[in-house]
Amino acid sequence: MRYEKGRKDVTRQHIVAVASRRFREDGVEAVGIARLMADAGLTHGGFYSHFGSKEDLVQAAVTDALDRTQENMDRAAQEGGGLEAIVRSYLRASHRDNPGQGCAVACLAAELARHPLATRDAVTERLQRFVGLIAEHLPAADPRVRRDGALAIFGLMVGTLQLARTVSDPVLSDQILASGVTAAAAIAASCRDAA
Amino acid sequence: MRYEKGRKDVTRQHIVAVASRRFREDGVEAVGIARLMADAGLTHGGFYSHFGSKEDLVQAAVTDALDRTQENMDRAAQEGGGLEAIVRSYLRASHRDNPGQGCAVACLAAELARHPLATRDAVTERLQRFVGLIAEHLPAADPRVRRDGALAIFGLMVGTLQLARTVSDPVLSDQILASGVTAAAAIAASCRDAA
DNA sequence: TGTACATCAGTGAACGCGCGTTCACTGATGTAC
DNA sequence: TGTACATCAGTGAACGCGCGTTCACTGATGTAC
Repeated sequence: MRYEKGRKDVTRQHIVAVASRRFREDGVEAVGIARLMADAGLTHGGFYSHFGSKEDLVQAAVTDALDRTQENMDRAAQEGGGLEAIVRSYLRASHRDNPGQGCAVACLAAELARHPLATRDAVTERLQRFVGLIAEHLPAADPRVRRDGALAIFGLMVGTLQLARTVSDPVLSDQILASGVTAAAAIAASCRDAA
Repeated sequence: MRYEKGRKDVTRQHIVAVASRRFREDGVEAVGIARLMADAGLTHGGFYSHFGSKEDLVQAAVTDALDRTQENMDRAAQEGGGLEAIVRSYLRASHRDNPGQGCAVACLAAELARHPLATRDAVTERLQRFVGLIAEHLPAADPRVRRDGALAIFGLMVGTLQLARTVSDPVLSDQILASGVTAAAAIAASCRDAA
């Protein structure tokens, strides 16, 4: 069956979207091509007319996920509330409970650290943007102070979200999220003092 | 060949030690039983006379790794330097570059979040001990303030170590580690102020 | 306008391989006589 | 002290299965005549 022009791009985007969710939910390694294509309503044979390898898809899916996460951060920041809004929207129970729609760094950082350089380069580039966005909302004149604060705050966000997901006690999990919000504010305040 | 008494326990401990390293280096999912047993100098057939399943080994190996990490933290704290020594020894380049000997939470948190409750319970218990140890070194009278600060500091440690491992730029990686040390001190200071 | 054909996105069988797990077996050594 | 046997940690072949990847094929539709 010959399809209308542009159809292939639509299919490709659909595969990326499905992969992006499944990778975040179950980890890259746990998601197989055949099952993934079935989830996308396709058969696995066509996969290699869209992507050169599974790693190509990983890169596309992770990049896509990170770009969407950045949009969410931007939105949170622009709707007012500045840094606190960014941190609160990241360290929300709904983000913890829905990894498939959330930040790919929190879901996949440790796994991606073992992936090829090209994939890690793409992640690094997006991470730099996250950090730049956070740095904009820090109260320090010196851009290096802001940048250091932003690196730490993003590390704090990623780490506390992961701990909140790992821990088996739901009360403790909520406490972890809350502690991250408070601590991010403390780091931000220390940037002001360093100025 | 009948072996001397206690030999089986020695073998079991050896398998746990090898698994503990390999899981942290490559992730639980990426490590197969056959290859693992070969690494331990054995054949895969004997595995199930030591463990009921791969998950049993995961639990034993992760627990073992976390207990050793706690010993390292205790040592760092007791050799003087308090909180800063704990954080500095965690956010060291050598820790970043040798995940196989390092903190299993930083290597495996996201993956363990998808494991059965029994495994997550064991991780949660150890995490509570880490947090307790950090809390001891925070300058606040209120134990709840110390605990919240310790949760955030541990989240910060885990998150920044992971980011430092994921990022493809070594200069940025070093900056991330350094930012974590500074930020941990800021969180600690904010605990004092909250008192 | 109607027909023949080229296109190519998607299909599904097949490849070698490693996975977790099972199980009948081996054979060195401790124990019983 | 010397011999026969029971023990059991470790062996290695085999199980069904899903992995990533390849490839000859299908068949609906856009295009050429």
